[in-house]
Amino acid sequence: MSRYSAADIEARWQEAWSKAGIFKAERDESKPKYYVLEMFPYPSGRIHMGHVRNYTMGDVIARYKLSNGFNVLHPMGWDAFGMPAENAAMASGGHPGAWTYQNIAVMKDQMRPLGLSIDWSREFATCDPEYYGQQQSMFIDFMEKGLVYRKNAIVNWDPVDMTVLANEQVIDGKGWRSGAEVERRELTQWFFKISDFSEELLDALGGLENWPAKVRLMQENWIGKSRGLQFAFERTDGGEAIEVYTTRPDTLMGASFVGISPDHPLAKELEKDNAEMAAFNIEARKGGTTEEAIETAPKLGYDTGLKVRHPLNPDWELPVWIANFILMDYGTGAIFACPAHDQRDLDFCRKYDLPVIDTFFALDDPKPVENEAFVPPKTDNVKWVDHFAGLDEATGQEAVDATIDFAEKGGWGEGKTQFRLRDWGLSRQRYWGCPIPVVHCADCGVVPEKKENLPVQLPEDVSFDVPGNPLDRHPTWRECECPSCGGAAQRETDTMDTFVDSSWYFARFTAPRAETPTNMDDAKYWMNVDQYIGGIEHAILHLLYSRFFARAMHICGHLPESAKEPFDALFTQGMVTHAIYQSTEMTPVFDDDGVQKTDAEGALMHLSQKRYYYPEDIVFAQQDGKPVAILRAEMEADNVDPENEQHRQDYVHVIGRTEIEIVPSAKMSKSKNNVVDPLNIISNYGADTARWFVLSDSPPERDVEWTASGAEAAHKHLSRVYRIADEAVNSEAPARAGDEALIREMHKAIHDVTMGVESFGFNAAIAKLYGFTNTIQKADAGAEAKRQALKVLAQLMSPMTPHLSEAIWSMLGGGGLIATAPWPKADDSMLVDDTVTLPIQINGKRRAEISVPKDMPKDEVEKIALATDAVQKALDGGSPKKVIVVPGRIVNVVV
RNA sequence: GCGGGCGUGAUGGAAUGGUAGACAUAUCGGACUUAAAAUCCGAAGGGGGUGACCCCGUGUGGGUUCGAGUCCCACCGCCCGUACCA
Repeated sequence: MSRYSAADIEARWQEAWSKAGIFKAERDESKPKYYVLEMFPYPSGRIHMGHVRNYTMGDVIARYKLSNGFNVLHPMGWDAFGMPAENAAMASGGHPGAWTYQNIAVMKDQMRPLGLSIDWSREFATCDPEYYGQQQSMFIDFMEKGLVYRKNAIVNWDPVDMTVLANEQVIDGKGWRSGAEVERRELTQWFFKISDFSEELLDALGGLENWPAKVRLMQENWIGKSRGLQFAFERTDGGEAIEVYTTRPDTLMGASFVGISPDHPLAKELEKDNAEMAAFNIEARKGGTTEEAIETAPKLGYDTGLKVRHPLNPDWELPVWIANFILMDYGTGAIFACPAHDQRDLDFCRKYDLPVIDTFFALDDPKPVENEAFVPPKTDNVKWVDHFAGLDEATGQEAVDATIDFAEKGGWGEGKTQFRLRDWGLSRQRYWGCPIPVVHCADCGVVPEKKENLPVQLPEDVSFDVPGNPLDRHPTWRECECPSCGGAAQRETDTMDTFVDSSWYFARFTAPRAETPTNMDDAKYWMNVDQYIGGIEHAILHLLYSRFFARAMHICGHLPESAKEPFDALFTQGMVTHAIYQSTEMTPVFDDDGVQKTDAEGALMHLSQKRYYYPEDIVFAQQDGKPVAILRAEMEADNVDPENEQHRQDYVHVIGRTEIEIVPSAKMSKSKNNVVDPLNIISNYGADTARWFVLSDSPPERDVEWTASGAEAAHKHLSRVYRIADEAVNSEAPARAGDEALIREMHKAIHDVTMGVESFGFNAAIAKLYGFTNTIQKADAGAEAKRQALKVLAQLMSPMTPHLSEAIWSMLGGGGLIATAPWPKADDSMLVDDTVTLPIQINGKRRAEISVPKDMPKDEVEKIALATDAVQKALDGGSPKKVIVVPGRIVNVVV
């Protein structure tokens, strides 16, 4: 007899795996390969339960495939460049590199005890010069193939700190440190020509059958292919006509005004001679650059005084307005507004008292437009009548297409396919990133660095005491020789977007030490990633950029044609959340003389501030059937025992001092004190418990709420499995009648769990494993049958709880490692029972059930069903209107 | 604002359009124990009835279907993304 000791078991088997070297991936053309990859972590400092969940899922797949005879590649690395390292350097004076590598060391130590089947020999960090040097080499290849160019683009500019801000650093339109209102400013930046691939990236989505449909749909909408009309409005003053693009040319007769972006060349031209307009444009350019900020900002407009002629009626003049919601990046940066059929246009017209022309759609009950635009619902068949394009009747896209045709025939417009997808701006005005390997020469212009001079390495001696890019103010780093003419020149000081680093790391894992970005033989063998796993938050940018990069790498000879879509299957997992315990404190606000301030109404002023409490500082009681949280320290101060339930219960009613609000299911965040450290769980219960729990409680694509009781329960269950196995080892119970039933259940478990693992139904698979464990425990079966069932149980559990499974396998005399033992196969003939129970419905409501042989013909089933008391009673002597028999499923009698 | 997703007992959740609530947690009852822990057995969506049973029930309101948690439409709430967070 022995007890389940996770610590001993886990140490022992991790060593056994390490000795056997079973996770080291070597190219072996004789075996089928399987490449499983979890999105690599940013080394933020410590791992959290979200990491544990992500890597456990990947590990389940990796171990399952290993058991199925695949040559598995399961690597791990670090997405190591990024802003947090610079922020840490700013806050505490260290170097971003030192901070980053320190975090990597800590996090690796934290990951080791989880027993993941990772090939650590392939590890790298994207901030290793060996990695980013290869990235620079590829950047130069991309330049040669015309996949990179420079143009002006808009950034967030903090006018006080005189620095570029990331979107994250703009809070309510203000700089996060200076508090100054952020402006939009133009800067020359580097771009990848991802837009050249718009059509291809869109079309290829159809082939990604093993991607979630929602991700494909999101990418489709993001790429945003539309067919619309481009045409010009002639200006009455004879100036350059204004080109507009519209996806709704059919609404042209409802046009109210022409709008241009504050960044439109015309707006910039006009503001030179008009101080008022210039002031408006400055106001309109304020705020962050995000689409969200622009779209939700209050709509502002300015009448330029210019007029344009309607293309179909030269006597119809429309005013030209500048409007802050028009994006220069989409279409031509100019639109025409049709308030009758667009809510935003209508709101704008009402605000500025612009004309609104009523609906042109054929409605049963046409009404003048008030304050609600008529946007035809998707399903209704709302039609145009007497449309200007000559249509008697047309709906939706028909009307758009007919209008484009009409415009082209009339020679005043042109049908144009437009993509929403913009080129990928990769320049960052920051230090901790991959330097862009180009040189600015007064004579030769912008020249790529020579490949033999790569990597262009970041200087170590930098300071972060003032805002801005330290590379810009470094005394010597910029100075270099022009690779073309050999004269004195200056390095580019912009670094690359960290999305570049993560757009090809999966390819680098196939040959992490190669002297070139990839090695073709390795890439051909290991690519594609067979299963990619990561958060849904990467559904668009990271995945789209990677798809682009794989194509660009193929063009440059770094990946085979077959790897153009690098991820065969994708799974997007949810977050791990935890409740937040908070109280709100009102602190008085004092003036300089120490007197509490009052507001306009004379009330004393307070500042409300949230305080967050650690879970271990909280105990729970029930009040009105709801859980209430009490501070442990307060109870102790009042000499009440927080561990005694009755005391807790009484304490709520008697005192209740600090009111603690429980916010369930919040994203784990350091600042809110609700981060659960996986190491605590591992030291209390072991890695297998942590792994089992993160998989068991929620479907993997959904968020999972971390609860202490859940972890406790998982540990209890694993102890029970161990105990049952331990008891079976020396049992001499003879064969019994229940043996066959147990073996049948075993085959069902094999089938169900295998299906569960294959389809990422880990929580359902675990529910089956609970059920199978219960079955074994209660089975009236002999020792041999039980041992056979337990060995299969251990195998089925082994992807989730690999250490415990090895221990049980070895106790029960399974040879070798369970990790490499072949996965059990279900015998199909054992999966179906001979008789089935069929529910009988009357008018769709369950009223009875019958038990019949599984292959009984339909008409016989019907006869038996009709003979049941419930049906006879419902028929009341009559005959049924209809009887539906679904074999093996259900019988429904309609009376 | 726009794009995508989710919503089921006290709780996490299960359910190829076919018996809603599997499995688990918390709870309650019982066994074992001097006692507790551990372990084992059992109850349990809500309401009604002595009972066989009956009514209601998957965010809200409609619809399709013999049959809807599942499909369609509208609404409400929450989450993700929105191109410089990673």
